[in-house]
Amino acid sequence: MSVPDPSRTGRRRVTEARILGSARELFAARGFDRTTIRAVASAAGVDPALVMQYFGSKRELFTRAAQELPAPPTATDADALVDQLLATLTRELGGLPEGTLALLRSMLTDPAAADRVRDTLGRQTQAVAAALPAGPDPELRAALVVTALLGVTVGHQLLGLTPLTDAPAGRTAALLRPALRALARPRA
Amino acid sequence: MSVPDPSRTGRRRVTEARILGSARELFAARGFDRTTIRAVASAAGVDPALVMQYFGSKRELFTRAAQELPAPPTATDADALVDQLLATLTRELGGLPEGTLALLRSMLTDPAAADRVRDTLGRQTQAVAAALPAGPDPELRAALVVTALLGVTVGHQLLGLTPLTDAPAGRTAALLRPALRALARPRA
DNA sequence: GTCTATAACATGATAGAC
DNA sequence: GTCTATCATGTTATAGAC
Repeated sequence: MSVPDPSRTGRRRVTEARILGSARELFAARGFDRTTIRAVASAAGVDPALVMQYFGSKRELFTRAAQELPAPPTATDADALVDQLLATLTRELGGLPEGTLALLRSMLTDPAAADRVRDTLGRQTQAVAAALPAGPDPELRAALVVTALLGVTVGHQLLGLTPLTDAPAGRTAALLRPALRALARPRA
Repeated sequence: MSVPDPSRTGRRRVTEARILGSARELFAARGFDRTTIRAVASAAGVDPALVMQYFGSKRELFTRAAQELPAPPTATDADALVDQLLATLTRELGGLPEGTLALLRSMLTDPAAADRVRDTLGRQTQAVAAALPAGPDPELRAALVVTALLGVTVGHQLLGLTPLTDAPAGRTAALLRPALRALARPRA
């Protein structure tokens, strides 16, 4: 009794992971508000009360289901930075983790999600600004780089704009390269 | 009795406009799901039943409160196009109509809002593509222009990223100009 | 440990009094 | 025409049976 049963713990972990997976899917598809505990439980094939038992609250479930955006770039010169950003974008356009989609999906309507996204974008902006060659308004230029890429990602992954979804990710990245370079190294 | 009283019709129109204004504010701030008929009525200083009386349903109220994004550009050459897009952006960063904010705020979580935004962005993309100088993938390049600007607008107006909100709109537009030019006229 | 039953509440919408 | 009262529904969360 006092010794925990490994197989039971294992089962619990498996069930918890399955619930988390269903939660990620639904949060990614419908956002925080329109996703119900009932729907998550049903998708995971468990009782709604079990979801509460494991995660305590819908908010807690969302917090654990949501995943941050990719880590900020680490490059130190402009060209490497642009390459790194485009490599990240290419990966993102190939498919973002559902936990990340969940966070992005809710960022405009859920303040908690907005805070997390703001945080991550702020960090990304700082990292980009640090790698930018000398020039005016490094932080603003970095923020423009980050938000422009965010717009492309949102248009592709969340709005499903056909010109973007139809194009191969590599082509998109190639077309963006000179634009990002222009932001990274303004001639003034 | 059979003759409508002008002053009453006028009062009704005034009240309706006040309700619509409150609805725009709340939809813009919280999105469709988190805005309640009760909250709209309270903000407008009327009874919730009156809102239903005038607009029939919450969905109908939202439909009438939401306003499309600015009209697509009409320029026919690349430089004029970029100037026009940046002028529009500058105006947007100065402050978007609340009905438009309402639409954008809900575009990731409300399918009806998503449809309207997709529609408008699609039209914008077509218009930009038509004005683009000859080159490969005009539609894709146009979509990248449109989504990049959308990202900047969202980052500024809805997420409130400080590097963007702190910068004068003209500075932002100036930094974006070479980037948009690079998208408009790829060297390949 | 798991699930049934239900509490406690908020919402959109409606019916009917005044 | 306006508002009170209420309905029907759906939500998170909890208590307790098995």
